[in-house]
Order: sequence, then C-alpha cells, then structure tokens
Amino acid sequence: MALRLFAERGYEATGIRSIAAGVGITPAGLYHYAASKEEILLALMERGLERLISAARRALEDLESPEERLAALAYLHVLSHGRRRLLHLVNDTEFRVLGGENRARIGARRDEYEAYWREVIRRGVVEGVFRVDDVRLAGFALLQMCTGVAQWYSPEGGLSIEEISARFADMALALVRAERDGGPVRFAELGLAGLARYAEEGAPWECGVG
Amino acid sequence: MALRLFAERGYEATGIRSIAAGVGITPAGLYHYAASKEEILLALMERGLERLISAARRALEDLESPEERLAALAYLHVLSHGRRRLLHLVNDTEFRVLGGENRARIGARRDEYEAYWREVIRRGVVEGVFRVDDVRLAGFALLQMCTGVAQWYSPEGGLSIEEISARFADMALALVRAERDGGPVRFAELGLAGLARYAEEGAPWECGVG
DNA sequence: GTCTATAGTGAGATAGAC
DNA sequence: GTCTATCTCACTATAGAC
Repeated sequence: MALRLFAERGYEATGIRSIAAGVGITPAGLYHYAASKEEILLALMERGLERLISAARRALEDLESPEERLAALAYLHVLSHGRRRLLHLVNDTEFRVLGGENRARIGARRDEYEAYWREVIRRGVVEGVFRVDDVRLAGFALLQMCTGVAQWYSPEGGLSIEEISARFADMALALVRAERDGGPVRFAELGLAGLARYAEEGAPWECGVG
Repeated sequence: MALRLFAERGYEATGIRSIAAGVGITPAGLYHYAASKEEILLALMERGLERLISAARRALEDLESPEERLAALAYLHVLSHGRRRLLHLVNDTEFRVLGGENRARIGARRDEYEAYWREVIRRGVVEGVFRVDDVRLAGFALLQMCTGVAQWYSPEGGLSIEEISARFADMALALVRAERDGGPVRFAELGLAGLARYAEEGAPWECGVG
C-alpha cells in the first residue's frame, strides 16, 4: 500500500494516515511494523535493489562473453522494471529523502549494482567486442535508458514486457557497437531466450504495509 | 531559489518559508509574485521545456538528414541538461504534482517535444539509414538516456558538457544503428561542431523567486 | 512591494489502555 | 497487535496595514 501511494503521489506527499487507511488500521498501528515513515521507504528500496542485484549476479555466474553479459543485464533490468514497476519507480525517485545512514546504505547497494554494468562494459572494450569512447558515460546511458522503462511501461500496451526487454537488450548491444567476426551482435542471435529464469519471483511485494 | 530547493529537496518537501527566506522576504511577500506554490513550479517547468523545444526547432530548420537531426537533438538535449541541470531535474521529477490544467499544459508541451524525436527516428528508418525494431521504444530509450544526464552531471568532472554532449550524440547514432554507404555514422564525421549555437542563452534562471 | 498576524489544516509521532 | 487521544510542529494561504 505504501508502495502504491509513494509511487503515485510521492513520498513527501503521502501521509501515514493514507497508508494506514489503505491497510485498514490506524496511524498509530503502523508504528508496530516500522519505527518511522522513512523506514517503510527504506525497506521498499532495499527490496528493489535486492531484486536487481541477485538477478544480475545469477546471470553473470552463468554467462561468459561480454555481449551475453551486457544483454542479460539489460534484459533483466528492464524485465524487473516492468514487472515491479512501482517498486523501481520509488527507488529511482525518492533516493533524496533518505538521510545519513540510510542514504549511505542504499547508495552503496546501488554502486555495487552499477559496478556490474561498468565492469561488463570495460571487459567488452578490452576484448575488442565493444567500441565505446568512455565506459563511465556508456554505463550511465545504458542504465538510464533501461531504468526509464518504469516511467512509461504499462501492461496494457501492445508488446509484452519480455519482448520489450529483448528489444532493449538489443538496443544496448547497438549502443556499445558490439561486433563479432566483423558483423553486429544481435540479441536474437545470442540464444538467450531463457534469461527470464534468472529473475525468480518471491512473494508479491504489494501486500501488507509495504 | 525555488529552483535550487525544489531540485535538492523536492517540491513537496520545500516550504514557502524556505523559498521566501532564500530570497530575503517573508512568506506572504511571495504571493505578490506568484498566486501559489504550484504556479512557481509551473513557471520553472515551462522554462525548461521552452529551452528544449526552441533549440530543437532551430536545429531542425537547418539540418536535413536524419542522422544530423538525431545527433543535433541528442547533443542539444544533453547540453541543456548539463547547463541547466537543476531546471531539467525539476522538470523530470515533479511532473506528478501538477494537477488539472497545469498538468495538461506541460504534458502537451512535452508531447510536442518528444514528437520531434519520434519523427526524426521514423524518417531515418524509412530512408534506410536507421535500423530500429520499434520507433516508439527507441524514442523512449534515447530520451531517457539523454535526460538522465541531469542526474549525474557535475561541472567538476573531467569532461566538459560539450564533450559529453558529443559523445551522447554518438551513442544515440549507435543505438539506432545509423549507417551510410555501408559504414557506421559517427558524430565526429558529421561536421556538427557548431551545434551549441542553437542553444542560445537567455537571462540566467536561478536568480529571483524562480 | 513588503510587512505582521493569523486562520485553518494536516503532518509525524507518542502514551498508554485493552 | 491495535486502539483512542493527543502532542507538537509545519504547512499554504489570506487579510489588511504601511
């Protein structure tokens, strides 16, 4: 419930009264589950990052080549941003409300995740399969374009989230000018149809106070 | 002042007391310049969109080919997001607080701007110089990756904003797999060194109440 | 054009009963 | 584990003097 309200109205514009009403208890009852409003947000943000990090880690364990690895990172990132749209929207929007220790903790997790991307890009460049001028810039560009999916995706649209993920993975390969044997690397030719298995589903997040 | 506070803390977390204190007057004095807090935000968002739209329009008047046009859109978008970072950050973050008529007005301006991008991509595809699976998806990806610059750019970094803009324009061309005469189109070879002239500077935005 | 003063509302959080 | 009741504080906005 807090997730939906934070995503729709924003953290600051959401009162604990609304959250409590949404789950059918009184504001005071909320403080049995969380010590503060910020702690509710913190728990949501940790969930979102955990999803991204664990899926990425599992995929990177199985895949070797930079092009497969980058495609997997992009695919799984987009897939998660579509399937858990609100969760990632809050993650990408409300970081600034975190203060002190909470901010440091989430910031560190985010850096950990982004380091996966940069390392994959860097390896692709040194192996000669990617051609980018600046690894850091390419990392920002790729992460942002995939993250933005949470801002416009709707399950109602024509393409399934799996199709969208595949096309974003292909665009990611294009952005880094991935080439093997003198020709461009296309996502469809990598044989990564089963990528979605790395994004295991746990319990649904939208129920309960969070 | 309002711009800095909105960008740093967010619109909802910023009180009119802070804005007033920042410009050295009392909260009541603010209402001489704006009828409401939301109107201050509205004015800022209109400024940001006006910058993007007018620069894009001027560049598209002068340039013909899809690859030049797309490169110009990306370059100018990134340039503005770097030079007026806070202005665009607020634009990209606080849209949801607008209600009713204000939301419709800003939404329409945003659609107008994004239509430029989609039309350029579409033309590139029908002319056979771009190769993308889905114009709409490519438009989202390109806009998001360029917009994201406002989230991480700092003038302190190594590269100038003009260099960063050039590299993003090049990545944009890569993303759509731009090709001429059997070879990839590179930004450096387009001879668009003077693009920055389309981004004229008006009065500085950060002073005054806004 | 800016002030003082204040109305009116809602916020996050706590105490302590049950 | 959830309640009622209430604390304290900050908010946007207005009225009307100067």
